Amino acid sequence: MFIEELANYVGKDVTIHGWAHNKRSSGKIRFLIVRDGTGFLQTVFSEKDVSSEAFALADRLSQESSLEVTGTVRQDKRAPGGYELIAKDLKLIQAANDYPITPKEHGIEFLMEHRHLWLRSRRQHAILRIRSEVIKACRDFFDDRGFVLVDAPIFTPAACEGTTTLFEVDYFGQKTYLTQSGQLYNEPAAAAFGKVYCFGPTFRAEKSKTRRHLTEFWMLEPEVAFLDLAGAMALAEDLICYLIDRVLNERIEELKILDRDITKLENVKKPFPGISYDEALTILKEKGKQIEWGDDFGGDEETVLSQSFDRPVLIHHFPTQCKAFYMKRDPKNEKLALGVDMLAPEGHGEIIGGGQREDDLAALEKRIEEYKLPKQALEWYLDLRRYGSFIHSGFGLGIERTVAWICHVPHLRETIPFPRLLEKVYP
RNA sequence: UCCAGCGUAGCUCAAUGGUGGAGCAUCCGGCUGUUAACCGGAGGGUUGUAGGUUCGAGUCCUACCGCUGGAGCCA
Repeated sequence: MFIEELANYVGKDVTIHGWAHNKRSSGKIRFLIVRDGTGFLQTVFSEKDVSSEAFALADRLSQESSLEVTGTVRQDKRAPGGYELIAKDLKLIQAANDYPITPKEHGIEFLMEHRHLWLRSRRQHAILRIRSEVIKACRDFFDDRGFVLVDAPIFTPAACEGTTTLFEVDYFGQKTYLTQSGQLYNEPAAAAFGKVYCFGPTFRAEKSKTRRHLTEFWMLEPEVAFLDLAGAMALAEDLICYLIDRVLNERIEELKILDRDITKLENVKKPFPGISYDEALTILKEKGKQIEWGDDFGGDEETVLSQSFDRPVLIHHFPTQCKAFYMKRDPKNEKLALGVDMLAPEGHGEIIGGGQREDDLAALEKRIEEYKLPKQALEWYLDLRRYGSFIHSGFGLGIERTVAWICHVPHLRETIPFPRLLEKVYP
């Protein structure tokens, strides 16, 4: 029996297993707030209804002690949540001594050291339930559209994305790296199945010490055969609308706990504004940003751009030097890559990066040379351009950044159960 | 790696270079509907570490360690 089901049991006797969240007492009546992971329940102890042992225990129970409580469910306006339990019996399972996270405020350093316990708090609970819902919605979106889940490996043989820092792993004496992206493996999967996606953790050994970077984060990456850049942008737009719709329908309570301005999410409707890199530069210059053609956007520029629109904005046709070697060039302008980024509004920045892939063997070989990449390690990838090459596009959605935006929490560390940050791998 | 700020009770924070305090948590007591309940009482300190200046350092100086924010970096 879980607290979330209690509305169906008014007038009935139930037993709940959970943890002591808080207590209040007033002489002959005591209130114990019980938490069981599905909700919070006010249990009411009157001296006349319970044994003296249970009555004393209700007063003595320390925060987060595990317990079993039995009683009658009652609807009562005075109870938080509208329902309470008139207790008949209380059993202690294990007494918690000096639980570190008290009902008052704590600093971020202390909370991060106690992340394993911090997960029990209301706010973390709300964020991680939304994360769970977002991931489920991602899976549903693609499954319902006939995509096949084809997972990419975590160990990868070579640095496939140039200068980016990778985590090196000793693989029985051979150097391997933790994956930065399932992208390259998605392409053969798309050739095999037409519409595919992968979803898993990715790793970046960047020494980035900012609120929008994790060294380990989860990425959802669809890849579609015979889809061009415009098609990938439309797919990304549909996906985001679907995710927002799902969270608004299924996780409204959690959004309220987080004090999220719901109207900001309700704005997220098609069509999203789409601007070229050149148009983005114009906006940035109007807002006083000094940026040269060919520069990639930093955190500052992303913030300015994302605050210029009331819904996510798609930015496309980037200078080639901003994008990876496998991005297809614009046939009308060799200096541009057919890439697209989606920036979330309210200053949350990039949540999607993707585009159309280079499908011409000679062009790709030339690019590999220019980027000074190990060609031999990429021969398998080049095979896709030798055996029935095809136009194809895809993108990667960062789960944590998406959850941060939906919840409007400033730092990614709260959007993943156990964040891995620069020099922070405990607990 | 660089820049800035901060390290004081279990936690969050005070304390003009002159006897280190409060709230919460803990323990004891009170209160018959509490809403981060409230009221009374008690215990709790090598002020991050090591040096230095000074009659006197939590406070000023130096180094180191740790944390936080930012920059660079970054599909």
